[in-house]
Amino acid sequence: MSTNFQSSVLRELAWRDRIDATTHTELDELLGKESVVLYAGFDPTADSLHIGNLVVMMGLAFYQRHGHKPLMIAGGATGRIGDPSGKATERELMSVEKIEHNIACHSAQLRTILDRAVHMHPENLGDGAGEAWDTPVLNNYDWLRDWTFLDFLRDIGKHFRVNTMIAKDSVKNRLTEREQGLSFTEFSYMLIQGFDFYHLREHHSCQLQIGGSDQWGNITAGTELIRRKMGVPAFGMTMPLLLDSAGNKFGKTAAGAIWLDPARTSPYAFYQYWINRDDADVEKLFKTFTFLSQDEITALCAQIEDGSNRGQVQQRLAYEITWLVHGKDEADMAVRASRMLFGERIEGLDDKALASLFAEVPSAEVSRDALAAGINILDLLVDTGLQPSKGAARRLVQQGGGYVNNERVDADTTVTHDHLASESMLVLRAGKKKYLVVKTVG
RNA sequence: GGAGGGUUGCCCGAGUGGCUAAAGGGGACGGGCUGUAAACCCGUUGGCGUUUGCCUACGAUGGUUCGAAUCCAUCACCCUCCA
Repeated sequence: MSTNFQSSVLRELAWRDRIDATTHTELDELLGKESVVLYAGFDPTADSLHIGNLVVMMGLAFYQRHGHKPLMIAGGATGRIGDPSGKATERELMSVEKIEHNIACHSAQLRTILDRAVHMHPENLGDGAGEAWDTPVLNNYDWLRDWTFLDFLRDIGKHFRVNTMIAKDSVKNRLTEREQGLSFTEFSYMLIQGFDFYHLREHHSCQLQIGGSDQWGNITAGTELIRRKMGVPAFGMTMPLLLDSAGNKFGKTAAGAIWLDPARTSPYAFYQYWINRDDADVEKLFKTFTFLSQDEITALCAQIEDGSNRGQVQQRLAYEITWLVHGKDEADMAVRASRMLFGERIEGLDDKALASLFAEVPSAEVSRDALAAGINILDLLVDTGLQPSKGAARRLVQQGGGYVNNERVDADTTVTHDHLASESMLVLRAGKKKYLVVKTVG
């Protein structure tokens, strides 16, 4: 694949390593001379998108920052079937209500994030940017629901060759796995997705579909259908799926996926996820998820190389992405909470500030009277559930892992009202990262 | 149906009568170094009290013994070989 693209968007995506494959070389020419409508689809499998989806959203964002016009499809119809691509087993079918709910949630997320994306780092916007474009989110159920099975077979199905379909990786892999097989429903998935593209080509002048590299088969199904039925070109581009340096999929932790919905993954947890990325992955993440320029990214990564960064690079990464997904205010809050949660002495706060900074942290209650009388630190650690037994609590404190308001304490410490960090709360910490907010009540 | 081997703490695994709350390794946890990274170093790792102490624990139950993870019996489960 040539990297000497004439269109500014492909040049940018190329240096960011965001291009896995494109269907036709004429795409570059087209993107270079006009503003192109493009789309990507999102599966409504959950009521929130996660950072795996963010990879594709970034693709749309880069296009828009170069003056192209993204559409998004929330797969109300396709979600009912389930994409077999990259899936080892057949997906469970979801109820209509659940899908509708998920689409509504996705739609809001997609629009806010894409809107932020075009306003961040205006100095790095590409050619032709600036024209207002309020990204529509469409539901493919709207144009698929009225088809009858017979009409669909006659008008759409006849353009698909089974030989070709079987040859696609997403299908082939499942067919060779005799254990799993592939239902006809799933097999038909690419017809539906192909038809979506055709519909968008016809009604929205959409000429390009982008997606993860596992979407290649589905995307080409669409470009071929358009060619056959309309006799006009249509293009596809896939983006490499993100793997970390250990070869795992990005965005999964022991605790589960990293979601874009703050109710599922709080902005603080989201921010922390990025802070904790391995050095080896940082460059790739900057290229994929931020709008910083090539020079800025090179300079930041050079700091990791020469060790002069003092830990600032991951913080910058985390800040940029949190800003994009949750907004600047939430990103600033995450930075402040992180300072408090990583060592800075906790004092002089009011209840409200403390509660919001430690929103992530579990809490326990202690009676006002008991605190007035004084509670031994070991008992407090056990009573609040931060330590499982008194022996463990003693061990912890003796080893220097017990903290009140981020001040190390010894085993003789009696906790009283003097330890309150705000009107009614104080913060216990066990080891480096385990925090607990103690609230006084009664 | 016959012969033999096994079952130990979160996991693996040593231990064949007292010095065994049980070697060693992994994991986990705490500390140090550092950048909230990786690597590395030190420490901790049944419960309760902590200065010596008490309780509970080596598949289950019962027994021998001053004393058992270690010996005996029965039961349960696992493995190997022969039919």
